[in-house]
Amino acid sequence: MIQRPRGTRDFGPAEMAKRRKVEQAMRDACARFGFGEVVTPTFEHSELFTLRSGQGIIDEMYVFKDKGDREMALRPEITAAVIRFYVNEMSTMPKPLKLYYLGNCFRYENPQSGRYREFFQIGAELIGTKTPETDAEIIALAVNCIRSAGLENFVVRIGHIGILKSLVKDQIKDEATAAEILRMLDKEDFDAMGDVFDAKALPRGLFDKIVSIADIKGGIDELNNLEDSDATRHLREVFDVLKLYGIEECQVDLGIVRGLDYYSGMVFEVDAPRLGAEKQILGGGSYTLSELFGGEPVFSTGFAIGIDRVVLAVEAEGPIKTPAPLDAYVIPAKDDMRKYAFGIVARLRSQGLKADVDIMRRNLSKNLKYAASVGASYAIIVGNEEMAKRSVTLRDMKTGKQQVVLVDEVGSAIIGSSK
RNA sequence: GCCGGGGUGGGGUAGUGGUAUCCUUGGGGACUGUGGAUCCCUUGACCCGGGUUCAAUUCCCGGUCCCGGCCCCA
Repeated sequence: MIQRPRGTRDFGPAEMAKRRKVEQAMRDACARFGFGEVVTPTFEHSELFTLRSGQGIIDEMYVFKDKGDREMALRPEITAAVIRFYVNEMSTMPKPLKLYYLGNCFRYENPQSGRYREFFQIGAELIGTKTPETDAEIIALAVNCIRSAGLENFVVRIGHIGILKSLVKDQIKDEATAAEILRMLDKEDFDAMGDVFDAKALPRGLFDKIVSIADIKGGIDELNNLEDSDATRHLREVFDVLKLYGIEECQVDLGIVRGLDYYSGMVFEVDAPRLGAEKQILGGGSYTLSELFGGEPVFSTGFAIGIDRVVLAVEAEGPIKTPAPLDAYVIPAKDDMRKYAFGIVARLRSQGLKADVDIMRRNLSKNLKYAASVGASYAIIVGNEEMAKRSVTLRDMKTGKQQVVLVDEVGSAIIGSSK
């Protein structure tokens, strides 16, 4: 027997119904915000991703040589591809350009709860603008996606990378040390950071200042403890617009750093506290990536949501309700009724109902059992007595109640009952 | 890459140094229109490799996969 590769999953019909419901809710949210869908290749030149994220990620990607000896990689994320697409073919489109995507991504990591080697992301990129309104729009969309997906318990943390980044870069001249300190900040590893300060004989006062800024978490008023700067003014405006959008559950968290260089402004993350170790369901921020891929510098803001984790988090709050897989299952009461059954199921299908019919020539009892076990809402029993009056028996599989209905009216009777 | 816990039919289980229990599910039949019942028949399993042994599903080692955690997290 051939096993499924480590860290991958098969999704059956019941699970896909739930996943599609969550996905569709988030797609609809993107459409409501005026974002258009794009699809990019599942694999790209691996350079696209190393340009974005550094050589180090090679170890965590599925990289391979194709038959033309080109080095390719299964995409570990989709933002880079969208920006490549933009630089290649969409750079003259009207701004702001609003794009969203949904697709599978691959990372060679050790699987654990909420972490797989093949996983699914939905994300959005808002290209060509850097106003606070832009950041607010992206955050509003992110929150809308998550709410639409049905998640109630989540925490939105918004920061501004410029505050700490400019402080660290201004005060620490050695670039490597500065980068190391930013990385430790992101992990909130202040002990290790203190060691670096001691080792490099950096001023203790700077350490205390960094720690106190990184520690700023809470309402927007927390910014009052800082001296005014472009970054704080920007954040305040973002929060103002979010409030106008009716989004008030966001917190300030200046400890978010998100290591990479091209993140320059607003950054944000969303956690679902119920998930435990892998609780971050979204990450995003504003960046200037286009230059990296040979385009003009363009400001962008975007985010990516981990769909698998959203599904896990929503289910942790309660079962995801999906419609019955089948509206009606048509059962001939006796063999000589079979020929009528197909015409009836065809009519139901043409009316847009999910309808099925016995094709295994089973008896009534077994067919009822089948209808129940596949989750049909109704069984339609086609028998001699009813057909003599151009009727069938409509059995509600949930209650067991039956009524005789004219063939011409079965479809509308079912449609009416589901309203 | 590392750590902990696991792998017996499709699912859930019992058990054992001499190849396996029960439930459920799947398929078929009886019951000749409601028995989503009941009865009968039937398909189907000890993760893989090596070692110890007369004999390994059982004991040992390695691998693999699953669950969770660390590292990492674009």
